[in-house]
Parts: sequence; structure tokens; C-alpha cells
Amino acid sequence: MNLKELASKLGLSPTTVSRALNGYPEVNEATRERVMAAAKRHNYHPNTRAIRLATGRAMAVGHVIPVATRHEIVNPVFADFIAGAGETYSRNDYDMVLSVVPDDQEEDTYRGLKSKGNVDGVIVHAPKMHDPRIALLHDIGLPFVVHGRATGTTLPYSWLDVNNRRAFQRATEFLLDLGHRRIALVNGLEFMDFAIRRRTGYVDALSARGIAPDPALMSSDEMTEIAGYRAAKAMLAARARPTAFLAASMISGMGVRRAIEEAGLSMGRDISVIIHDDDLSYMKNGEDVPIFTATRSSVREAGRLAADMLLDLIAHPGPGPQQRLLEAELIIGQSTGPCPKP
Amino acid sequence: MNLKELASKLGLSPTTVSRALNGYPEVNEATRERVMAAAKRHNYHPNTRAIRLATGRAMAVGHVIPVATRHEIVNPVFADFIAGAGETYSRNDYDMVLSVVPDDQEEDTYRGLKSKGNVDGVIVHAPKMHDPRIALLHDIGLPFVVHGRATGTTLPYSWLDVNNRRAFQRATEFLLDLGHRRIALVNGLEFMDFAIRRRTGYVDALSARGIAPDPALMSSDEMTEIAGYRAAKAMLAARARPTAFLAASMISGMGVRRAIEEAGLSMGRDISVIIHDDDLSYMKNGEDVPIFTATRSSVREAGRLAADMLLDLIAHPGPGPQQRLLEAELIIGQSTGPCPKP
DNA sequence: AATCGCCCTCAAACCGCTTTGGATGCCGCA
DNA sequence: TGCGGCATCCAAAGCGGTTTGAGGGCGATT
Repeated sequence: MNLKELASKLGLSPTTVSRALNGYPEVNEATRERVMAAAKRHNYHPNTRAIRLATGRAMAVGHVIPVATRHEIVNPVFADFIAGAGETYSRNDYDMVLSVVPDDQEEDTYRGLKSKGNVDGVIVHAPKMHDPRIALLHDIGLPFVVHGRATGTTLPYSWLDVNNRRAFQRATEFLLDLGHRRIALVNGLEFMDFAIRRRTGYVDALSARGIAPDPALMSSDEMTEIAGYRAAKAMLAARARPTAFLAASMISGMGVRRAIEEAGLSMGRDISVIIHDDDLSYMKNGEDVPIFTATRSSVREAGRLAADMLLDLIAHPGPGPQQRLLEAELIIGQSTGPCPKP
Repeated sequence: MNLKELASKLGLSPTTVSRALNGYPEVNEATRERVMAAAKRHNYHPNTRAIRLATGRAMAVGHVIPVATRHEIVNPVFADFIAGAGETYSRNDYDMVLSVVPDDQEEDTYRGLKSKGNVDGVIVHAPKMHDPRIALLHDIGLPFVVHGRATGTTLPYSWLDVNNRRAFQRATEFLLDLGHRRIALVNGLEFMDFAIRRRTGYVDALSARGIAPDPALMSSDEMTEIAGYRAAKAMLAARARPTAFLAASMISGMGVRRAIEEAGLSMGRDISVIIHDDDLSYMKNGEDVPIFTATRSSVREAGRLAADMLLDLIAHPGPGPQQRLLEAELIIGQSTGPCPKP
């Protein structure tokens, strides 16, 4: 059932039917209702492919998921972000198209998306320092929103980010207030922008209290359970071991906890731990009482908001880039306590 | 730059250029090369929207991600599956379009995808018992592949699944061979098809050795750390506690491990644990030596294969449904050992 | 030299919708 | 009565490709 058939069934022209269905004013209300009813009755849905060609809009946004060719990790945060963004898209009748590409083919992918015209904009995931994608997208003129920011990039661009620096600064201060002095950082990979900002916040907080950051207490690796476990285990084995940890994610934190317990120590009493909690749906940080004290910011909500921003950018290209900085909340759980006296 | 422009630049008709680019035989090789070169030089990419309209094919497949309206959980397995499927799609120039929908709107979503014509087929995720989606898709005539199976469905359909029953049967036998008699099952939600099959395997193995399954040792809940922790904690607190656990996932298993350690017991010595390992990229089960003894099956590989199957189904609709059952491997880690003497 | 056949190329229809630019009819008003 | 104006509706031209059916050119065959 297509427009033409529907129109002839109604004894109207395709033009009028199209206008009736799309709410144009130059059609009699009675006619419109007749058309609407017939469309519903015959289960008519306009062919998306034709609409796209006729209007020139793709009614779709792209998410390019880079898969690191070296360590083949798919960011676990991704599923929840997508879920959030997806809600926005379905509300607005947009499609979400995913491209999973090796990270050395990202450039081609973006160019392709633009010139083949199958998306109206893209969301950029996991920005790195000096991320080249921003200049690239700027060049090819494809609307985009970055989830995160790219330190070192001078071009103005739209982004939505969590205040990672502030979050880790506050977390560090919280530990300092509890009397901790040897605080370890189990960070993500520090070519990722968010990881750099987190370290900055951590270092700033220490420095503000006159404590020199100790390289032996700072590690940087993938945010996996194993990596967290190993980093914590090594630090706990050292002569002057930390009394507190700052971990980059829930999963890292679980590794840290394992190392602590394996060392015969008790998390929360002997050793304090604060994690960053993305509030992933399958990785809840406890229920009424959080397991981990955490800086929390819902990545799903971030997905919703980033998608909103992108759709707005697509609809109103004029006003220029938008930015939005979300604050993480510091929630107190069972994993922190006063620094034990030596 | 579009076909017409390119054609006029070359002094050829659009027809010839189109044929040259698409490898049709009725065009001179010299001409073809000239066209190819010009296309590259002018960075010509055919407009996807036009191709889709002209050919009637969407060159896209849909993944409908149901988001449970009650417990808003996004399956963590999902990201890796998508990554695998995505590799197949990009190799074949297909797009992947995701629809994130509340699970009570799934039917409308599938109907919409079909009648609006924006996908050529779909992958069905997370089948439940008597899953109504299979009959629905059958009805509306949209090619599909189910990741998993739907017990109780009589229609023939295409699926790709892991032999969950066998995997859990083998795991149970392995524990029995180690002398364990009180083996607990920390299962996923048992309206999910895979969870039912796993329980069947577990029960079968016990029964085969003349052990009656003990309801007190069988739990079923979401596959989260918390749920695993709580189930294990409750069972460990009982008078006759289990000496071994079978956990539904890596994450559940981490909860089980926490409960074990919190009870002052040692995993692998006092209590054995076997998990099912989906081989998620961000959730590796150790490195050289696995942390957990596990039934392992890569969900990413499953994504690749399911996508292959679907594309084949789309290209060759004739032969009818395809099925493929993958066997999980049993890998031995540090979390299992002989049943301690009482 | 005429005919056949093959190779290459082209004009035009088509995919299903949107949108521009009229056309038609009816009303009110001067 | 005549005309402008408004409310409705329609024909046709795109959008940018693919594909059918036909034609021109040329060497080979008779």
C-alpha cells in the first residue's frame, strides 16, 4: 500500500493525501479526517526510503564505535549510553545507525557517512587528547556532538561531558578529610581525555593540601577487573602502602576490592575505596546502601541529553556549538572510613 | 557530486557510469577504468538514499533492543554481540540500525520496520519462553535470526544459540566428579530461554547421579553482582550450605565470590565456583590462568555468526530456516577444587 | 556489398514520496 | 455584474540512483 494507491482509493491526488497526512493547512479538515481514517484502515505507512530521498534528510544519526585494533575492547559504558540516546531517537522518529569500525578506519567511516548521506549527524564517542575527529567532522560539515571533551583541541564544537576533574577532586578531598594521606589512583588509560581530567582533579586536591603526588601511587590501565586487581595488588605489596584508592570505574573497583581482601584487609575499615559509578543498569552499586562510595553520573542520562543536543543542532544549525557540563554527585557508601591510626 | 554530474564530466550517460561502477559486464574495460578513476578523483559516493529507493532494498538490518519497563536493565552482553555483528555488516556494506524500545512496544516496532521498509531483516535478542515475536515476524514476513531459542515455539525459524543445557550439564558433572554433592545454581531469570535450558542441564546431571535437586539450592534472579551476592550469601548462611556454585555469568560470579570471601571462606579451596563466561572484552576471565572455571562461549563471535546467517537469509530467501548450535568450552580455572572433607 | 551479431552506449521509465506552481470553485463585496 | 481573495485540490517536476529496451558502430561472415 503506497501513497498513490491510497490516493486513488480515496479519489484524491497523491499531493492532497500527502498534505493531509503531514498536517499541512491547505486541506479541508473533513478531507483530512477521511484520509487519516483510510490510512489507518489500510495500515498505510509511508516508505521511509522515499521520504528520505525526497526530503534529503536521513532522519538518522550515526554512532561510530571504534574498536581498538590493539586491545579489542568494547567500552562497557556503551550499552547504557546507547540505551539513553535510543530513547531520545525513538521519541523523535529518528533511526540510530551504528558503525563498528577498527579505529584506523574511523576517518573513512565519517567521510562515508557524510557523502553517502545516510545520517544527519553523529555522536563521537570516547574522545582522546587532541582528537583528530573533531577537525575532521568540522571539515566535512557533519553535525556532531562529542560525549566527553578533547583536551588540546582549539576548534569550537558541541560536547556533553561530566565534570571529571571536579568529581575526582572532591573524592580526593573527601578522603583527605578522613585523614588519608597516601591515596592511590587507579586510573583509566591516560590518552583518554576523561582519564587525564580525573588525574588533574586528583593531583590538584593533593597539591592544595601540600601533598606531593607520588608516582608510585598512580597507575593507568584499562578499566577491567584484572587491571584494577593488579594495580592495587602491586601497590598494597609496597613498603609504604596506600590507605585509600580512587578507582576509575565500578569494574576496576571490584578488582581493587579483590586485591584488598586477598591481602587480608577489609575494605572500608583498613582501606578506603572510592570509585566512579556510571550508574550502569547491570552494574548497580548496591541498592539502598551503596557498596562503594562513589562519584556518580548516569551515562544513560548522558546518552539522552547528548542525543537531544544533536537533534537540536540538526534542526537549528544556526546558533553554533552547544556545551553542557554535568556534575557528578558524591554518594557515600560502605567502602570509605577514617584513616586507621598506624 | 552526483551520478549525473560525474557522467557529464566524463561525456557519458548516467546509465553507463552506473554500470561501470557496479561491475556490469556490458561496459568496455577501458571505459570502466576511466569511470572508476574519475569517481575516485572526484570523491564520488553514490547517495545511499537514492540507491535504497531504486533497488527497494534497505541495505540495513535492525536490532530491536527491548528495555524492560519494570527492571530497566540493558543486557551487558549486548555491546559485545553488537560489536561482532557490526563487523559482519561493515564487511558487507550493510548498516545496522538499533531501536531501543520499551518491551511493550516491540510488536509495533517490528511492524513499523517492515512497512516503512527501513531494514531488510532483524536479529531478535533475548528470546523468552513461547516468545511471541517469532510468530509475529513470521506473519509480517521479515527475515530474522534469533540469538538463542524459544522453547515452546512450534514454527520453524532461524536461530543461533549456545548449547546452554549441555554446558551446564558438563559443569555440574565436573563438580560432581570433584566430589561435590551440594551444588547450588545461581541462575538468571527463568522466563529467559537460556536460563531454563541451563537449569535443565544442571538438573539432568544431578539426576543422572541419583541426586535429587534441592530447591533451596536453586535461585533465579537478574545477572547482577548484587543478585549473585545475595543469593550466595543466603545459601551460605543455611544449615547445610553448598560446597559449590554454578553462576550464570561473570558478574553474578563476582557477587558469589564476594559472599564467599565475606563468609571467611576461600573460593577454590572451601567452595568451588563455575561461571558461564561470555568472553566479553571488558570482562576477561583472567589472562593466562582463568580466575573462574567456566563454560565459555564468545558472544562476540555469536554476533558475527548470527549476522552472517541473517545476510545469507536475506540474499537467499529460498532454502528456509537455518540453525546453528555452538558448544561452550569448559575451561579450568582457579575457582574449583575437590570437595573438602567435612 | 549486404547482413548478421556483438559490444558498447544511451534515453527514458521507475522507485515512492515531497513540494512548487498553478487551477478551480465559491464567496463576499463594491 | 464583475472581480479579488480564499479555501481546496491537483499536475508535474524533482530527489539520485537502477534497469529495461533499444540503437549505433563496427568487424566478420557470406
